[in-house]
Amino acid sequence: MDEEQTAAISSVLEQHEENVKVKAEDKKAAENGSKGRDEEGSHKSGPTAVASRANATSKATINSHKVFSVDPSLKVGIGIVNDIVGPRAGDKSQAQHTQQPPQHQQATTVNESGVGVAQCTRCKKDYAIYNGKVFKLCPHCRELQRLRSRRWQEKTKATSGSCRRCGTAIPQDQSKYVLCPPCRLNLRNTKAQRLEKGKCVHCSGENDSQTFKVCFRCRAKDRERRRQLELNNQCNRCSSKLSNEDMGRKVCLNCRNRNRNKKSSSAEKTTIMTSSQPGFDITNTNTSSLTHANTTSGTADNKTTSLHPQDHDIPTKQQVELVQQLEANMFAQQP
DNA sequence: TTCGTGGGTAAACGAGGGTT
DNA sequence: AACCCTCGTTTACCCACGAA
Repeated sequence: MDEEQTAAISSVLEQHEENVKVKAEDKKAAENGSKGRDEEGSHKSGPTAVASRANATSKATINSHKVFSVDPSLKVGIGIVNDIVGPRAGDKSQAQHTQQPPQHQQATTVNESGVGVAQCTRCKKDYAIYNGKVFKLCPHCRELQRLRSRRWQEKTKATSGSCRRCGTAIPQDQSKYVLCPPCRLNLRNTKAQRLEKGKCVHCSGENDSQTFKVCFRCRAKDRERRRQLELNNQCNRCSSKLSNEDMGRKVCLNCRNRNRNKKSSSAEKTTIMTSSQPGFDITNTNTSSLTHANTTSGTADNKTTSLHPQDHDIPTKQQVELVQQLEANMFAQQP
């Protein structure tokens, strides 16, 4: 840290301390006013408490929601998914989002040049901000958190057949994915929601384009990625090394052939698709009615958030049947 | 063949609540 | 107080597809 930064930090530190004082006073006032959610949840019977102890004794008492089977080694007791039958038990996320104090209420002071001080929400210590990016945790706590996340994710990864996000068992017929169908669906929905909000479906930032769903920056990045592949003599599709016969081309023989095969079989595919029954193959099925945990579109109009054109044609009653069918077919894995 | 797009994945962030 | 476990969410990147 150079002297300039030190000076800048010390100047904002004073301001920051004032902010902390004000915040503390506000908090006091709020506590006096109403004893809010802390008291509400103090008996630890809320959904959060249920989830955190899911692997303990109370696992049977999770309402009447569908419970996924979860690999015991992961000790993830609950895999209830909002998209199918309601909110995930212990789904804190929605609460988090509604209860989280807005960013500006955090005891944070940052000047125009992006230098400042903030208070770590975990260890409560003040930490320096250098580049304007404000985190809730100090670097130390973030590092610890990162390591924990890594451990957790590696553990999930090591457990074959379990979803890498939620730990629930992945149905046999979905074994080519590392995420369970609801989690994948959830991600699709996230993107659909971004689209709805006029945001870039890739980075969720502001979409500066009226024409495209992806912002200029993301498109430029993708262009650059392909350009780099070309410069490295790699196929700009599969990124494999271009052979001598492929020299001068951007796409390898394999990918070119695949393209040809696709075209020749496309007609056949269309017939299969139209004759297939909905509900049995989740990859080709309307699953937009099944939004994953904490997916706000679960309550919103799913038709508007769906990215799949065929999703629009399935009526509500059929959606309900679909859900039941999926539940029965895909997730009934309890021994 | 190009390039926008949909969708999958890894890594990181953040929070609640438990344990040491 | 410090650290850990767990899990939902966000961000960034990559790959494959398909329209033009």
